[in-house]
Amino acid sequence: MLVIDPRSRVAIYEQIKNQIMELIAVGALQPHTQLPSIRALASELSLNFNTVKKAFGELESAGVIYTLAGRGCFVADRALESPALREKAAQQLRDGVQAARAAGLSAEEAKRVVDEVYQGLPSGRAGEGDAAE
Amino acid sequence: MLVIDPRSRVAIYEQIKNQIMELIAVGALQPHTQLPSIRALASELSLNFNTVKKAFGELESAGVIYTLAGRGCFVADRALESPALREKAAQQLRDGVQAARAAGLSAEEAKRVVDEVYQGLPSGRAGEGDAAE
Amino acid sequence: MLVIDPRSRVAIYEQIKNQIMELIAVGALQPHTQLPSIRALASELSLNFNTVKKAFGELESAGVIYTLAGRGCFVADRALESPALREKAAQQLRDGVQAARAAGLSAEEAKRVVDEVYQGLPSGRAGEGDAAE
Amino acid sequence: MLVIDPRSRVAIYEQIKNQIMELIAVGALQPHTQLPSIRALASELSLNFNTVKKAFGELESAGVIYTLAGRGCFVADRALESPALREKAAQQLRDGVQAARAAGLSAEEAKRVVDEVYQGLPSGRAGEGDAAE
DNA sequence: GTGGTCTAGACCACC
DNA sequence: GTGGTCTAGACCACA
Repeated sequence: MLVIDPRSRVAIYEQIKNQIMELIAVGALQPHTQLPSIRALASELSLNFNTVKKAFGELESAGVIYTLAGRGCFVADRALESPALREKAAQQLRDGVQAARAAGLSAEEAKRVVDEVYQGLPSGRAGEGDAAE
Repeated sequence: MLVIDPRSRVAIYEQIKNQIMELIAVGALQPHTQLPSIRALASELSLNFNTVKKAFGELESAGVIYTLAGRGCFVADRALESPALREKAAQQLRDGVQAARAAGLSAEEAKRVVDEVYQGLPSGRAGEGDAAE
Repeated sequence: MLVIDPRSRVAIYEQIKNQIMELIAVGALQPHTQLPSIRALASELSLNFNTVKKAFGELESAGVIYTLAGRGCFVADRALESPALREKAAQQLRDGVQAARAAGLSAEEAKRVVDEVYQGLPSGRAGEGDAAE
Repeated sequence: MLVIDPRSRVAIYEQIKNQIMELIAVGALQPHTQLPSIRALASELSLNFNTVKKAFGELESAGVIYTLAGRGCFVADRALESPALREKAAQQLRDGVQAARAAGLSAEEAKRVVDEVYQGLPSGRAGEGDAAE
């Protein structure tokens, strides 16, 4: 279901958060759909329960998913409408654009990257950043 | 000379690196220009010496600047032409675009952000992200 | 008869307990009145049998209701007079007031909330708390 | 600095959150005051690092505190002004009042409890709830 | 020194 | 079965 890169600079729980939000954004996960159980996902991805739990916990406090005690986690109704959520993502975008600009990339090159990402697979990985420093 | 935001989630030494590279990218710092000394910069920005030292160290190993022992640091000749440098920045851009897409922003909105950043001041801060984890 | 909110952070069996006690407190359920059967209630509320069973079990051991084997459950005589019961509720009240105070609400605001709840419908839900952890 | 009750039904990390918010609410912790380090607090309270970390993490995402990488955690500027924060606390208050009403307490008794709590010590414990069930 | 992440494994409550 | 909490201990990045 998800693809995580343990070597990425992006924390694993962030990768999970991002990819689930992305699946919701592209419509692959509809509101009230039940998500895989934390334990099942942890086992499938060879991760610890707590790592997945942290991702789900943050998704819940962001209002993206909701929990039914003893039953599981489900996609929320208006999962991605939180302005805080969008503003946070926009800020990360700005950070990325700043970095690109600092490295001498032109605005056109940056926009080409935007297109590439948006035309990528819906389940494309959120963070493959490998330090090349 | 530089503006750093201690509350940003972007590490301070990264902010320094980014802003110096940006000044080079826009031509404000020409090749062979001498940079302020680490101590001077640390004092001016109220930062720890080691923080600035780390930023300069990474700029040097990336080939962006060079050091003349006992004389100081200078902008390198073809400072931003390293492919590794550009690829690293491009990766960070991709991460940012992925996050934006995950949060439901459209490609058009993302490109608008690109334009906003590129039209901003050359010394614009690299990250004003308020912790909203 | 009862209204339960599966999304509340208050456990479902607690919601059942609270609402039955509330119906008793306001006189809607008189002593020796027969309660609906566990199976009927579970089916009506689309809940698991065990969930309702747990609520009734705790009400019985708290002395609020009594069971006649093979006949059903009935409201006890002095259903809500147990000091343990009242002390437990008072403690939950204190916890709630503490939380309100911690969040900066004034005593006047807290009392206004008290009035609002007591003027609400007798069958008002016990917890509509949306998970916002 | 804080008093936690490991036997309370209220999670330890919630007790930490509540008490820190309370200290802020009563003015004992002013904006930009540095909080004790996570490790120091954990050691002082004989708790695990992760337990305290979780409390601080949630306080940060609620905007109550902010973190300076490598330096520590500080009280935020407008720490308790978040409407979400207040609404969450109000909801917990409502839950408590509902429970009190369900147990047959009168509105006057409930208000007396409110007064008792607000007149308590500023550092009063947020949750001493011991199941008396 | 600080905070941040991850693993491993335990125990609890709820459905 | 589900999620929720806590402990213990490791490793990393940053200042």
